[in-house]
Amino acid sequence: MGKLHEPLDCQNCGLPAALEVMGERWSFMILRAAFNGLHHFEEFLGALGIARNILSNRLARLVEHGIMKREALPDDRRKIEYRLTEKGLDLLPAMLALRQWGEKYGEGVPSNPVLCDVRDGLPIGAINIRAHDSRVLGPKDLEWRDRADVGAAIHNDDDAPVRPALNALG
Amino acid sequence: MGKLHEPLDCQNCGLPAALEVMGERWSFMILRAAFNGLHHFEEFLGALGIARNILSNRLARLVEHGIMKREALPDDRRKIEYRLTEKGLDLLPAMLALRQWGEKYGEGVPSNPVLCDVRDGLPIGAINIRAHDSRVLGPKDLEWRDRADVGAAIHNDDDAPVRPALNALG
DNA sequence: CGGTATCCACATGGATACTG
DNA sequence: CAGTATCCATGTGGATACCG
Repeated sequence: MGKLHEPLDCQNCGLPAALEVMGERWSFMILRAAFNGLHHFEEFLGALGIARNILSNRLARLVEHGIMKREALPDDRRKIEYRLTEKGLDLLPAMLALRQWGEKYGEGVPSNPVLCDVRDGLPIGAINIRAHDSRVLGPKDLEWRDRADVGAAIHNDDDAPVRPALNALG
Repeated sequence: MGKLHEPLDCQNCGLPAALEVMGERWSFMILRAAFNGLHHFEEFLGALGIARNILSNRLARLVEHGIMKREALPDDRRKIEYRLTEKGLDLLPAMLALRQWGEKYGEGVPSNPVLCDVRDGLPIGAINIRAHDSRVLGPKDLEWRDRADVGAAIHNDDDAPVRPALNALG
């Protein structure tokens, strides 16, 4: 299995770490298919229209990173099932956020199927940024703060040294 | 500008549409840098350690897709500013969800800076999947349903987000 | 069924030099 | 400062053939 690229700098952000694994379009597509209930090599092959070698490579990669697990079925050893691990399932919010964005700006692509709440059968809401108390936050409600200052703020909330070093959201 | 690949099938899902634009690691990294307040070519160049031609290509791509806009500064025509459009800002939830996932599983990468609520200076909460009434939903609370079966239900959200809501998304 | 093994075209991406 | 223009090594990805 070939190396994809030089590792990104993962020093001070989790995004590069995530992209080390998912930073490639087929990985996302395979994940999406898995979320929709596909489990077998040939199912992915047919559904995605991906080349065999690439699919093989990406599945191995996902398994290697603990996002999917490989299991031989008891009745037929040749039949292999790929299933999402908990680590893989944890990617669902990110996938949905991307999907919703794509749907919003992709000129009316009506995504199907739709993810729903089993309790009432209604579609899930938009993936939003929220405060610790669940208030929905928009760009104007947000600022970047140094981790050190945030720690101080947690210990002493009423007069925290607000020093927004970087602010792109204004 | 070279073509990246054959277009994905965007028929019934917004994810491929999103990946058509963002499905490549450098695009995400550039966006992240933009969210952190970088605006100029050389800033991106230095911060990301990307090759000039690739950066040029990706910036053009992002501008082309309306995610960033290019503006010459009035005082010096040679100075160019890249700024996120609203379409670009709307990618923030997806970026943060990916970042949080990376941080959770990336072996203790303490992301910095931290995105905070301006109102109390505290870090934002985890990006979650929620029902239309804001209840947090886990994997067991979710099911895929055909769009046709869901279509009938138009509900009155008591906790409707302030921002333009994406509704009925899977 | 679930892969490997090849071959080939082309895109990515780094480095460097050059330009307005 | 913000690119463009090359060159070049490697990775991506499709197609096909083959294997246990």
